[in-house]
Amino acid sequence: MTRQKVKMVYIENESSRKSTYKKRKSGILKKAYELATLCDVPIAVMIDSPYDLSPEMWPSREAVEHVVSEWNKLSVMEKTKKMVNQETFLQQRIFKSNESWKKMWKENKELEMKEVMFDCLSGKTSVTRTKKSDLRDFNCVIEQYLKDLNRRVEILKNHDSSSSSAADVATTTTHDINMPRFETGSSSAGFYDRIRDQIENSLNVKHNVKDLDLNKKQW
Amino acid sequence: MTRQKVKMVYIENESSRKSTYKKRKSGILKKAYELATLCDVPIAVMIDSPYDLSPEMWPSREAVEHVVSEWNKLSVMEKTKKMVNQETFLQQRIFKSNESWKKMWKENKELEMKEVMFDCLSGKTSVTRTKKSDLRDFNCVIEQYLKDLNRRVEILKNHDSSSSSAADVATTTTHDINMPRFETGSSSAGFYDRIRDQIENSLNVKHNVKDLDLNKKQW
DNA sequence: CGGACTATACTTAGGGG
DNA sequence: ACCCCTAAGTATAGTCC
Repeated sequence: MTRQKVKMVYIENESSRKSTYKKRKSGILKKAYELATLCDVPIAVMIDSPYDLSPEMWPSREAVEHVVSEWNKLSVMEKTKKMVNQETFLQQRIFKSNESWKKMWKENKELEMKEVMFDCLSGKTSVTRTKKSDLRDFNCVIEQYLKDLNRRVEILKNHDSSSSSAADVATTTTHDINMPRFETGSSSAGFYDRIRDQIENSLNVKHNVKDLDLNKKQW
Repeated sequence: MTRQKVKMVYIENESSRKSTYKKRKSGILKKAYELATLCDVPIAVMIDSPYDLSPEMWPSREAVEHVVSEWNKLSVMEKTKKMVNQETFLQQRIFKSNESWKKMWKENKELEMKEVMFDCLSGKTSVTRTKKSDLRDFNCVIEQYLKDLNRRVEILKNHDSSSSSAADVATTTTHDINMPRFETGSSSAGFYDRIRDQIENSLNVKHNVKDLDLNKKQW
């Protein structure tokens, strides 16, 4: 009857192992949430469990990847600093390579986002059917865009230009993320087509990683 | 006197926040260790704390990155499967881009490894001064290389070639990871030079990411 | 198998040195 | 600041349904 202290060894019994896994997983995630809340610290937990269908990521895929990429950047910087002359070129190569895949990742992210947005616009999917974690990013981008848009409206207002309709602003914004203005429900005639064109254009962005332009080095 | 139930809100008081952080961080890491031990589940925890000098990674940088990359792979696969015709090209673009940075990452890993090995050989650093986590990778590569080498020795033995010394085998192996055979202590005359050449050659490997060869698509 | 329960083990807030 | 202590609060092993 008395619960005994569990030994820290692999639990052979399958069912009790799974039960323990479930209980403790939720325990850890709760603790992680608490630490994050109490101390406002970015924390990420990944559990690549064979018991769940997909690996558990907390608080979200994006957060986890963000932390990893930040860490990576730091690591590379540290290494770069420690370098001595003879090793510089090799480290730089690694650094540049890292930089380029980081850029590539960012571009992917944008493409994914645009796809979701396009789906929402075309009615293929609905915002309510979008994953919560994606929505967060989505929202973030929208807000960034709107801020940009408002800034531009301000500028045009000051110039007192007569041809500065909201739609024109949207298509001429310097910000590279293009999407509809959700708050204007009336002036959306032909808007769908414009968005489509914008997305099409954005897809022509070059995706090749730049030639790293490194020559063979003398040792 | 009586300890009260803490509210789940940010702790304003700096010192108690830090104290709580330290206690709870160690608590989480312990829990993570226990879950990993009891259930043999790959789990990774990252805490990008402003209180510690560097972000906390558990159990190790490699493990964390491995879990992330595995997850990424899975995610892409799932998405690819779910795709409908109209979206295929975009998804494929993401997929290919993902693939190429994965490849790039692998290449970086190899370059880093070679650098460590070269430093060890040249006496600039010692194996004992290498991080434990790096050593694990290091060892893995060495074993792979030796296995490859032995395979090749077998082949040459069967052909009864008279000029097949161990060194020749080493320089002609088809495996792209080149390093000395650590178990032969005697025949290492001029070996350092050979390794140097090999490393130099290996550095000429093309590192540009292939053109993804995607054309603008009709919607 | 998956919840719900509960006694016990563990964690940790708060306080003192 | 740090470590240590202890009681209060929490997690969870074992059990039942």
